[in-house]
Amino acid sequence: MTEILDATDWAILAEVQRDGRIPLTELGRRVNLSASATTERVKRLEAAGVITGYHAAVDLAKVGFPVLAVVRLKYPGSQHQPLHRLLDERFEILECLRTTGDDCYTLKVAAASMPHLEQLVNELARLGSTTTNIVYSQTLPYRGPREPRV
Amino acid sequence: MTEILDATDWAILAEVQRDGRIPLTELGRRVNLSASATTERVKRLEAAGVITGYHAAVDLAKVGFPVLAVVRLKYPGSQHQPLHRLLDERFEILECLRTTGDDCYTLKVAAASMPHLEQLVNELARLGSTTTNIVYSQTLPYRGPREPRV
DNA sequence: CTTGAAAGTACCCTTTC
DNA sequence: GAAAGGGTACTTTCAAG
Repeated sequence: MTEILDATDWAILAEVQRDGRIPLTELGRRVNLSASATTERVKRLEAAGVITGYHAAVDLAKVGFPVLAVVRLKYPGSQHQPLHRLLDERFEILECLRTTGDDCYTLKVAAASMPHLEQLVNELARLGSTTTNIVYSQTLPYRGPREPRV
Repeated sequence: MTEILDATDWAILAEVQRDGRIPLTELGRRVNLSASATTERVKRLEAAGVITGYHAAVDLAKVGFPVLAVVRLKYPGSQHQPLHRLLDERFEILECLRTTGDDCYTLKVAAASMPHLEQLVNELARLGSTTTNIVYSQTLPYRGPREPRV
């Protein structure tokens, strides 16, 4: 399951997580490799499923979703279909983690306004009991895994 | 604060969120625009801060962090420096949201093992009382904001 | 892993509607 | 103001060593 990564692989991962559009030539320069060797490594990481994709990050407030909330959902029984249907329909739900504990699901929800959030929470509340916390601020910039200190 | 986006802008955002490395020529084809017009739009979205960056997504388990947890931190008083120091040091903390409610912070933490997670939670517990939930699974693929139905 | 050549892509500038 | 077309530099890709 776990891939074996050397220091160069980790350096590549750090760079592409920081800038997903970095040219392979520039990436090679930064990790002290030729362009083609860099390409081969990146392709290997992609093929192995270490790199699962490249995504643009979008400012939620700037595109009309200034309200971000964490909603925890306590889900009675094991009827997961209604939730999955909701996830397919409501793209305001950005993330859904199934967790241990009383609250089976932790969701991250983006809304255009408080009434909009209220409506979303209402829909979720049909499935189970919800706990909602509005997000003041995201205190970290985008961040992914790093090489552990060995 | 909010930018005015037309349907083409939203189509561009959808594509670059799905594939952050899509060539501008191919992107133009998909949104029915010439390469240069596409470039101009993308540049505008970047300059306006709508697109905040491009990032590779990395499979946590594949790089040695098979344990993901949501830790909620109840933080007494307003001493935020100790937490920020911890965020600077511990890159296992992938995300940190400051929220309303009893638990001031909601963190997403990646760990190499349960003992590793325990150690991380111990460090957090020095700052305040913590509630930890292990993540079974991420039930959604990567997802960003979409054009609202008008 | 490196080098070197060919194809494709991005960028800048001018023209057009 | 926004989009299309053309020329140049850069990047990607694939061959061979």
